[in-house]
Amino acid sequence: MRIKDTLNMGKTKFPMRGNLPVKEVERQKLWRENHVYEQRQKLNEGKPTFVLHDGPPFANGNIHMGHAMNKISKDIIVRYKSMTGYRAPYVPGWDTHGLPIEQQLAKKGVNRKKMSIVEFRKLCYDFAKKEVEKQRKDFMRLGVSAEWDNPYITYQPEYEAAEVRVFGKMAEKGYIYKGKKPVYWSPSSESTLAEAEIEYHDIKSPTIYVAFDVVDGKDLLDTDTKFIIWTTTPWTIPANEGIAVNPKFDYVQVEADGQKYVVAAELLDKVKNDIGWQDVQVLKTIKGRDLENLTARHPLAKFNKAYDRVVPVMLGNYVTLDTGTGLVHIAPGHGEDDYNVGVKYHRPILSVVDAKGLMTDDAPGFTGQFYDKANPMVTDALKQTGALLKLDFFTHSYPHDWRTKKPVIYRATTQWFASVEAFRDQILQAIDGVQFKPDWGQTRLYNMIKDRNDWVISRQRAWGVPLPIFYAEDGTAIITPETIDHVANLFAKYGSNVWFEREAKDLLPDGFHSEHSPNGHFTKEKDIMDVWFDSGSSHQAVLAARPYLTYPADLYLEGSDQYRGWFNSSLITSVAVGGIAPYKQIVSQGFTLDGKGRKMSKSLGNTISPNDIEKQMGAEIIRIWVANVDTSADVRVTQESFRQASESYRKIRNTMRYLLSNVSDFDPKQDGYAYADLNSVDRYMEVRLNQVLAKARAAYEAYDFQTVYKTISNFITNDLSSFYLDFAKDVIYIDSKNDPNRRKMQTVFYDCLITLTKLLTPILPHTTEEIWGYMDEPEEFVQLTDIPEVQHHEDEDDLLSAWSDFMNVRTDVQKALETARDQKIIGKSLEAAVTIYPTEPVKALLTSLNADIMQLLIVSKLTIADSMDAAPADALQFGDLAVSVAHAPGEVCPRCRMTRTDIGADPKLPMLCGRCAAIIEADYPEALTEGFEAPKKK
RNA sequence: GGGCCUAUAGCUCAGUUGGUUAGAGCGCACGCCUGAUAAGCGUGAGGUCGGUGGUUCAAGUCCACCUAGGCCCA
Repeated sequence: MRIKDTLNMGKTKFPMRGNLPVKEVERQKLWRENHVYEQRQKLNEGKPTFVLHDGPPFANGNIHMGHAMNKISKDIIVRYKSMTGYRAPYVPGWDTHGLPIEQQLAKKGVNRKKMSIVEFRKLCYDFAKKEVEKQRKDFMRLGVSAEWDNPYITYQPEYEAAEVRVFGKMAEKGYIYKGKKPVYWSPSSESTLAEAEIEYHDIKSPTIYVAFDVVDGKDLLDTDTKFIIWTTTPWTIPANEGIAVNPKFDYVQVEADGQKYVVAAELLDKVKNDIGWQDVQVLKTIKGRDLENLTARHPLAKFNKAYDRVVPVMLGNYVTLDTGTGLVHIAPGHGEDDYNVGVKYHRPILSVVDAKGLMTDDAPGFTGQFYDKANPMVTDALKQTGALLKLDFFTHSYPHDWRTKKPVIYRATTQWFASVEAFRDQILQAIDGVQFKPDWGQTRLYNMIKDRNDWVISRQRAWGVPLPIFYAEDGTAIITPETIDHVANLFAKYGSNVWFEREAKDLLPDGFHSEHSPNGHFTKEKDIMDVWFDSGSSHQAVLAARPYLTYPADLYLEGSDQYRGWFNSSLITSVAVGGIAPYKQIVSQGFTLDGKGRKMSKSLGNTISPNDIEKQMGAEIIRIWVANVDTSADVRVTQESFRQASESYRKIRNTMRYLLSNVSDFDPKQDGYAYADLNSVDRYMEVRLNQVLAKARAAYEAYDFQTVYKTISNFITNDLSSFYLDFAKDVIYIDSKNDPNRRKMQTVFYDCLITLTKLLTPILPHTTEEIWGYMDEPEEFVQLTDIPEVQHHEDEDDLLSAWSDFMNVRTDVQKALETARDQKIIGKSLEAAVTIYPTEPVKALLTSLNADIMQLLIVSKLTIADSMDAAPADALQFGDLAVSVAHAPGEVCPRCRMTRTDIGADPKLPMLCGRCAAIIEADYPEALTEGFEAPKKK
C-alpha cells in the first residue's frame, strides 16, 4: 500500500480538454435526437411568455461574426428566459426576396430576358432555398436552440398571403398611393436600375451658368437681380421647379459689369473667373435661410410660353460649395436631392424624358429629341433668352448601365408609396412606449421617423411579392378588401407565382365588376414590393399568425443598421395595421470590426469566419467571446480575442472538473449538511455563491452578458480556484472520508457545481451539458432545469464583512511568504511558520472568524501575537498588521505534507504526523501491519 | 454635409451624483509546487484615462472644439 492510496483523491473522467470541435457536433446531434428544444417548450407550457422575434437575415452568403454575435445573443436570452419561469419560443426567420439573389443568378450566367418571369422566379426560389439551408446549418452549429424545423421564410405562401393582407389594410386606411419619383433609368435598356447595377465611367459634359430673374425679392432683392445656377445637365432645365440654397451659407448680391446677381459669397471669385466678369462689387450679404421662398422666373419663359412659370427658392442642407454657385437648379423629376427638396416644397414632379430617353411633350421645343441631343438645344434656347452666362465642358465620373455601358439618367417614374406623413404622429407616439437598450436608440429611431419621407414600396423587379393591384380599363387602380382577400387566399394556396402565371381576370374574384371597366377588362400591376415590406410584415405573418407567439413581441434584437431597416419598416406597418409598435423592447448591437477598429470586408482580407473558429477552438469559444464584449457598441474581432476567450474557457472547465472530481464520493442527500451546520468559511462561500447568482441573474435580465460572465468567471478564479479550492485540499484529501468538515465542504462544492452549471448554461450549453452528464441529478439535460432562486441567510452581511476583511490579511501574509520565498527561507507555503502581529481590530477579526486560519493560509504553523508592537524589526509591516515568516520546525509528513514536530508520535506509524496517524488507524488498519511502500520516484 | 454612437493598461472591460496613490480578469515577467499536472498557487511590471481648451478648490467623470473609427442618411 502506498501512502497516496490513503488520500481521498478526487476521481473523474471529465477530460481536462474539451475537444470542442468534435464534441460539440456530437452533442448537438444528441439534442436534436432528443428534441431538447421541444421538451423545454413543453415544460414551460402555461408559464408567462417571452417572445424574442428573430429578425430575418438575408438568405445569401456564408455567415460572418456579425451573424454569430446576433444569433448567440438571442440564444443566451431565450435560454435564460426558458430557465427562469418563462415560455420562450424562438422561431428563426429568413429574408429571401430581393435584388442580391437576382444578381447572384446573373453572375452565374442566367439571362432573365431569355425566360419567362415564372421560370426566373423558380430559379431564384431554388437559390434562396439552398442558401437558407446552408445558413440554417451554420446557425445550428453555433449551438442555437430554436424551432429549426419550422422557421419562417418570406417566400412561404402563408407569409406572402399575410404580407398582402398587411398591404390591403394599409390601402384600406388610405395610406397607399401612386406617385412619381426619380429612379436610376437606363435609356439603353429601357429599364430602372438598382445602385448595384451601376458602374462609373468618365464622360465629357457641358457645364452652364444660367441666370434666373428675380420675381419676388421681398425686401431683400430688387427685381432687376438674377440668381445664378450652374449645371452639367442642360436637358433638365425644362423640368426646373426651383432653386435650392444652403440655409447656413452666406450669399452676396453683387453688381457685375452693370448687372445684379446673387451667388454664394465663397464662390464669387470662381464664378467671376469662369464667366469673365471685369468689374464686380458686392452690394450686400444675405444668409441663405433668408432667401427662402423668394421667387424667380423660369429661364426658358421667353423661349416658350409653356415655361412661363414662377419658381421658389428652397432650402437644402445638402447644397455644397464644392462646385457651381451655391445655388442649385432643382428638377424634382430628375434627381434624388431635387426630388426630396421638391416634395418638401410641394413642387410638381415633372419628368421630361420617356423610357427611351426622348424628350416628352412636357419639354416643348425639344420634344422627341434624345436627352443628350437636347443638351445643346437647351443651351441655345437659353442663349436666345439671354439666360446663358457661360458654356463650358468638363470631364467627370458619371453613372453607367453595367450591362450596356451607356450613361444612365434620373427619371421620375410611377411608383407606389406607403404614406408615413399620414400617421407620423401616431408612429412617434408608439416609439414612446418602447424600451430601448442602449437608450439612445429611442432618439435615433425617433429622428429617423420624424425626418423620413413616404416609403416607396414598389420595385421594378421579378423576385419578390407582387403588388396586389389591378387596373380597370380607364386606368383606375383597384385595391379593395374583396380583391385583397381573394389574392391573399390564392397566394396562400399557390404561392405568389400565381400572380405571374394567370391573367388578371383569373386573379380576381368570380364575377368581379367595376364601373371603371364597362367591358370587364382588367390588367394587373407588374411591380413587386420592396423587401423591407416583406420582413416588415413579419409581426403579422409570424407573431400574429402563430398561436404560440405574441403580437407585439417582447423583444427585437438586431444590429444598429436596423433602426433604418427592420425596426423602422416593422414599426410603420405595425402602427398602420395594429395601431401599436410590434415590440415592447428593442436591443441594438454594434458591428464587428477588425483589430484596428475598421470595418471587416472580404476585399480588405481582414475577416475571421465563425466557421474557422469552430474548427480551431469550438463554438463555445465564440459564445464566450460574445459574452465577453460590449455588444451594444462596435466590437473588434481578432484571433487574440478568441485566444483569450479560450484561456478563460480552460479556467472554467478545469475548475468545474476539480469540483466534479472532489464530489465523486459525495451524495448530497446522504452526506450533505444544512447551511446552519456548515463551518464559517463554508457559509461564507455559500453566501458568495448566492451573491454571484443574484448579480448574474440581474445582469441576464438586463441583457448584460458581460457582467454575467465576468461575475461568474471572477468568482471561479478568485473565490474558488485560488482560495477555497486551494486550501480545501487539506480537508478533502487528507481528512477521513466521512469527516464532518470534509462533508460540509463537499456540500458547498456540490452547490457551486449545480448553481454554476445552471447559471452558465445560457452561455456555454455544450460544456454545462457535458458537466451535467457527470452528475447524478434527475433531469436528463441541464437545459431542462431551472436556474435556482437566490437564497438569503441571516448572517450573510456579517460573513461578507468579516471574510472580505480576512482576504486583506491573507494578501498581506502572501506578500510576506513571497518575500521569504525570495530569501530561500521557504519554498512552498507549507514549509512556513507564520507569526501575525495584529492591531486590535485584526486580532478581534481573526478570533471572530472561528476558523482554522493556519489551514486557510496553507502554512504549517501559525502564531498570532498579542499586538503589532511586538513585531520584531525584520517583520514585514502592513497597514494594520505585521508578519514574520520562518521555516517551520520539524519534518515533513509524507501524507499531509505539512512540516510537523509530531512525526512518529504514534509508534505504530513512525513516518506520519499525529493527525495522519490517527486517520490511518481508523480508516486503514491494514496499513499498521503491512506498512507503506516507499513512494515511487518519477 | 446631417442623425446616432464609440475612444480608460498589450487584450476584454469596471470606474456610483466630479473628491485621497485610476481597478479587475486575461496576457506578460519572475518565482513556487509537482496529490487539479498539456493543471494549480504566489508576487510583480504595465495607463500623461484619443487630443486641445474651458468650468471648478478639485475632471477619466461636466462643457466646447478637434482627431480617429462605426451605423444610417445625403
